[in-house]
Amino acid sequence: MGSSGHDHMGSTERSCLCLSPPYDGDGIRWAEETEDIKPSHSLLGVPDLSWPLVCLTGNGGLAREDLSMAEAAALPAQGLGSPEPSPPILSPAQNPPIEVQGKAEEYCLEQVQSMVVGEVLSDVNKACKLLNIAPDPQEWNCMHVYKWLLWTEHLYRLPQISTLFKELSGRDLCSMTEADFRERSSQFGDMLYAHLDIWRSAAAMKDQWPPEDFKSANDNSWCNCPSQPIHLWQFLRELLHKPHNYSRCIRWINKEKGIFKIEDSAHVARLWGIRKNRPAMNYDKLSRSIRQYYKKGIIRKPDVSRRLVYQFVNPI
DNA sequence: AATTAGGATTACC
DNA sequence: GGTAATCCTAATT
Repeated sequence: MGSSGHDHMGSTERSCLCLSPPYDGDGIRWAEETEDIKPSHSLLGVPDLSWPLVCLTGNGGLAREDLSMAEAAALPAQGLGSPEPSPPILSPAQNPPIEVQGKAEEYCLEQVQSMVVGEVLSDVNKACKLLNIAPDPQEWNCMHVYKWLLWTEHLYRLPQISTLFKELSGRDLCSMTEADFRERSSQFGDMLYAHLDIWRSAAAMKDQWPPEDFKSANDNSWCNCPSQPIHLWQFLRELLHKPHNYSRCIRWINKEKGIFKIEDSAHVARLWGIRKNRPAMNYDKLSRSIRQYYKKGIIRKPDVSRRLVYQFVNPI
């Protein structure tokens, strides 16, 4: 029948939702760093630790936005108080076609969050080694707290704030409210509190980071660009490795055997379309691609075939 | 209705 | 030439 005009949606020129390479070079800077923050001292005779996130904007004005940004990014995986963290997830609901843009942004946001969290954790880690203190503030004694305060002073180029928090253990520090902090330093208490918050979040997340898919070979999750074009099976693995974000649309049935179920086919297809910059992607087409894997021995239907359930032939 | 299966064609690296 | 994207028909759930 009339299959004349293949929709061709100008596909040669695909826009790239790319954040460009992660960090080295010039990645993302939320806080526009002024010239150069060269430690004048001392406590840490170490050349340059870069704290790209938690930097101040110049002129002594504290970039509170930056803090809350880092904080927000550090929190979702394991908020402080929240026992059941509800992920900032895409609603598994319907799929209005024009929504793709927004989904792309959300998807991007998730990538950015991962990156930010990774960066924050890495920075906290460096500082721990540098100061020889535990990552978890709860474990600090007074000397540790003091070191941390000096470090934070240095970091944010604060005036002698450490004197205002003398003789406190880590436990004391953690039991203090933001108001308590402000009481000690009306000017910087809130940001110190926020910074401590980041550390606590980082400590809480430490054991579950990095997720397996973070540094693995197939990971080009920082960038939607088809640098090395990602394969569908890799993409599915990627989603499966982030249950926190995607278990509502795809999840393991039996991880050991590599059996997984697509819970929301439209949603997964949309994500795939976003990744590949194919706005017209749908489950019909995605599943066709999965079926191509049958012959190649990458994915198959499990022994007892069920709707929307597939199995990696080589589970890892 | 949605999913499954697989052939055919086209597009893109 | 390999991997998807697209399109399609037919069967199954």
